[in-house]
Amino acid sequence: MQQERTLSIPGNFGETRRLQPDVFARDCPTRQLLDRVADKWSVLILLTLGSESMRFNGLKRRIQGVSQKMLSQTLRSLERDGLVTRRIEPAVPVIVIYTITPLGRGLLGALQSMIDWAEACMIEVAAAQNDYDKRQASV
Amino acid sequence: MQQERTLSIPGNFGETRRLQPDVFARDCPTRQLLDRVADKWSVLILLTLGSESMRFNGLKRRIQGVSQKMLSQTLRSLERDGLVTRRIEPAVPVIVIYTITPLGRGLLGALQSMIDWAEACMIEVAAAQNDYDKRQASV
DNA sequence: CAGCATCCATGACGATACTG
DNA sequence: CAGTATCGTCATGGATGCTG
Repeated sequence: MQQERTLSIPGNFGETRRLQPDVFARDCPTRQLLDRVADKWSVLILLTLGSESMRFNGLKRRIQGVSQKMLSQTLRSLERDGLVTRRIEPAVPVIVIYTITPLGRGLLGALQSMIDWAEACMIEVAAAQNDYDKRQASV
Repeated sequence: MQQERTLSIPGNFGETRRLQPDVFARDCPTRQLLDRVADKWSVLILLTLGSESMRFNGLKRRIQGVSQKMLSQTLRSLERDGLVTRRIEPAVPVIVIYTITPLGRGLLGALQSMIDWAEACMIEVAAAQNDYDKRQASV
């Protein structure tokens, strides 16, 4: 069964408006969603959890350079958006395991493509930057 | 001919190190690249230019809510990275046309997938947020 | 181990005004 | 039209110290 891609939103007078999702529209919820998902730490976290569930410090080790503040902050956002679940195992000390949800898994392909592109093109991009900077310097 | 995906970087003693690109490494250039590309305005600009070249104010109209500051700033970054070109046609007033490069075009698939996912899943995500907020309120 | 609370600096970003 | 320049605000994000 194909789900209709519209969103019901209560209007000013209680009626429901049917909204076509459009990320180019200023107030479309997809805009906020894009802002969340198009984020360095979100991308790296989701990709990591895509290959295996992991504990907090595991993620911290894997994603080099992330502070625990950004890590816990981003994890909470992802949990709130339903892309990641947080499971607590009663132990001393406590064990917390983060797992990607099926919803989050649906995003994985796109994210991996982005990374693949970045890893494949970084040399060309670096060259382009060099060119650009040289041209600017000569002006 | 398959290009090797390594990057030559001058080391401390003048030798060249062969680096495997790894976005999880703190200092890999792909990390900066990811930060650029995983950006709301970059995504929207590239997608727009993916379907047609466009002038500054055309972009501004299409991408609702972008300020001219962020637009020109992001365009300059994208130009520097070699993902977009800027062509000036001598006229009065001047005409400036932005076009996506083949390099940038290679990223389009991934970005479109991201948007498709966002538009498809925004309802589920909104529901998840609701759930989460309710659970938080009851604690 | 898995965080939260706090402080603080830098930078992101929008609004506004101005230019060729 | 296609921007640049400047200002003020708010958020981002690292560093540090503390908790159960």
